[in-house]
Amino acid sequence: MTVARAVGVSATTVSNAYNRPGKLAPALRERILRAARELGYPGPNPAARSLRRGRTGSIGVLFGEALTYVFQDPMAVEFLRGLAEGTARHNTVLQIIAALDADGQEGAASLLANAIVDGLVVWSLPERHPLVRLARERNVPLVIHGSPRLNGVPFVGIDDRAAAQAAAEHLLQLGHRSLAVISHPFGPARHARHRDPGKLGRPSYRVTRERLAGYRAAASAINPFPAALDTYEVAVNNPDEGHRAARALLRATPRPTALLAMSDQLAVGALAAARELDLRVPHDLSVVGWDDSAAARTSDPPLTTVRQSLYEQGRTCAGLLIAATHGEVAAHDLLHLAPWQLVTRESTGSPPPK
Amino acid sequence: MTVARAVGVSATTVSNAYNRPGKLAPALRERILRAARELGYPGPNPAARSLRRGRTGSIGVLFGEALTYVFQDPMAVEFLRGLAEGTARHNTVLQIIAALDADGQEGAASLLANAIVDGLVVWSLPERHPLVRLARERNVPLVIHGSPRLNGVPFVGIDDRAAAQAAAEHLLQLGHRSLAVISHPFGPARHARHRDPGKLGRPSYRVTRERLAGYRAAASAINPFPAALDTYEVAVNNPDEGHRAARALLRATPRPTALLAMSDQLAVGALAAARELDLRVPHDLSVVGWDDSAAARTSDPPLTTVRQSLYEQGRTCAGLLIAATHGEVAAHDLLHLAPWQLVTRESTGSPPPK
DNA sequence: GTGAAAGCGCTAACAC
DNA sequence: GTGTTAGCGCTTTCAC
Repeated sequence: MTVARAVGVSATTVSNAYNRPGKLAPALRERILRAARELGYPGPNPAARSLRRGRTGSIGVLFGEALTYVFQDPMAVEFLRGLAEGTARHNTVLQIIAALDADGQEGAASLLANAIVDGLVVWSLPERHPLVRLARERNVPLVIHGSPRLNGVPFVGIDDRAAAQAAAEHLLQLGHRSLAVISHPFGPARHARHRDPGKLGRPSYRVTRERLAGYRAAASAINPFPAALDTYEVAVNNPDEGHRAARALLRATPRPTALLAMSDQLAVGALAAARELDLRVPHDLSVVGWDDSAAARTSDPPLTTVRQSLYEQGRTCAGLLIAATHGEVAAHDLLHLAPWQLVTRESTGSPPPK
Repeated sequence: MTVARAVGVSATTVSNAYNRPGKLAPALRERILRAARELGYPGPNPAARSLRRGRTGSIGVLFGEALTYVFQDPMAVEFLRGLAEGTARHNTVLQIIAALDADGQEGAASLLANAIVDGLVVWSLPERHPLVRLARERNVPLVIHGSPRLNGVPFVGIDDRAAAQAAAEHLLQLGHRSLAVISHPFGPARHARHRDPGKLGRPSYRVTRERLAGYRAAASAINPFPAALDTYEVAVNNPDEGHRAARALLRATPRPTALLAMSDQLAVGALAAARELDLRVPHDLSVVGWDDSAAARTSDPPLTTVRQSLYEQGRTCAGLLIAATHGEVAAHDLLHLAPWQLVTRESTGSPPPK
């Protein structure tokens, strides 16, 4: 170490100057730091330090899709905000790791294998997505948000099925008997389409699956039994897609009297479609959103929606993961179900008289 | 290396199995990889590899404020989106490094010093902010977005002064003679306040400073000279703050006939304030935004605004920085001024007759 | 196609 | 308080 030589001390002492100020005469420390500055020494090399210490002071968050999508989804951004807040609070840096493209393979494997992290947060991945295996093979602590649920791996999310059921029941209790669903993508392929209600198929995203199951559970508890839920699967979570979905669903006869959207973004698009079709909300059509984002409060009319805080869930993930990297994992951390709540506003009401 | 021993080869061969598949009999490679899997060997340790190679395959983006603010600012998110897209395209991971709190010191120093990165993108920092010094001391390539402008360090941004001047000139040409400004924070302290136009003070953020200068330049070229620009400095870049700012500014007598906001977010808030005060836009009041975000197109009325693409600027930063980490810096990369354009929509018009 | 040797830069034990 | 020694795990010559 050239700095050490310049001052005439050992490398240990230089190291101490940076890491254990107490173990050093203040004057000497000052002398070392000054010499370092003069020699252009930028301080201990982080990679070397990490190697030696076996700790990097950073965690990663893994996405199975291109970051372009991630940053365009307000809820993903909320989650990131919570994650970032949580990591910062623990003096940890956040790394963002993602598949380059939507199919979730390309490049992500090597990015993931090379990422210098103490642990990983996994953002909703399909059950047998290759990245799940790769993440586990990294042999670092994991926390999973939303999907999949893995044995022994801490999980953070909400009870999507119960929440979906509550949303649908709200509509059924208002008297609706013809509901349709604007659904998130079923899998990473992201292909917008009107799903044949007869053979819906099984979404590979657990969250989407659970929500559909919840909607269905509510419907099937009713007598007379409402028709199968007409479902439109969007490709992207934004108002435009919600608009398109609502237009498609509202073409059916009999026209659905209520729309269950899996996000406020989609619900806002549905409101726009209703306006376009001269349907008054909630008089002619009820719309339920999901998340209780800012949009739910400012839309016209304000949305009935399932409230959850992705921000809090992000913080929770960060806290859990960082604890795990310190070897602190309690059994009760394995399943963290965050609270949710059905918030009723003016976008839902009784169905129009027949 | 235990894997090497298990297969009966040298560490070199194992390394080759991972890094140079060609230099190896395929059968042997298979045998090695299988053994690795069985032994639970997670592949080459990234920290060790980075140390050895002198490359980490990751860059950092540095913020001078808490990430909670960053992720709540749509334009910062757009920038991140571009940055993420750009890094992913170059097989690089993005790290997010930030001061824990608004004063930009706490914790950020050690986070920054420890971050394992090949380079840093700096997001608008005041001229003599401590993080600027710390970033330079890291001795890795830097790219700066927005502020400050540093000798020999690549800079990405737009000509804020010219754009601001164009925005103000647009209003002046329409006949407005009483303009007021809803300004971004002057410095990292983030304290909302109505600034005394007589002694505005000098914003430490270059971008804010340049825009104010541009507004003023336009005003002072006019005869008769309009009054000093009444200015409200917001604490946070969101519609609520814009609303508050507009209310404060519109209390003045004579009431300004046009508002120059430094973001669409703020402008949208101003529109809400106008509605509240029963001022029709643009009949009674003109409003100009900045950025041409989605909000500018969907607001009522749609906003006249200064269009720029933070997404593109983010991509540019990523590309420039990654090139720099490969030692490729061309002189013409030192100053990258991105395009901007004044987009006129329905939020601006002639001032009301006296 | 494979191996031996060296060293990336650092810090934790331990001795003085 | 300070120094010596060892080794974190890897990859890269270079020789065979």
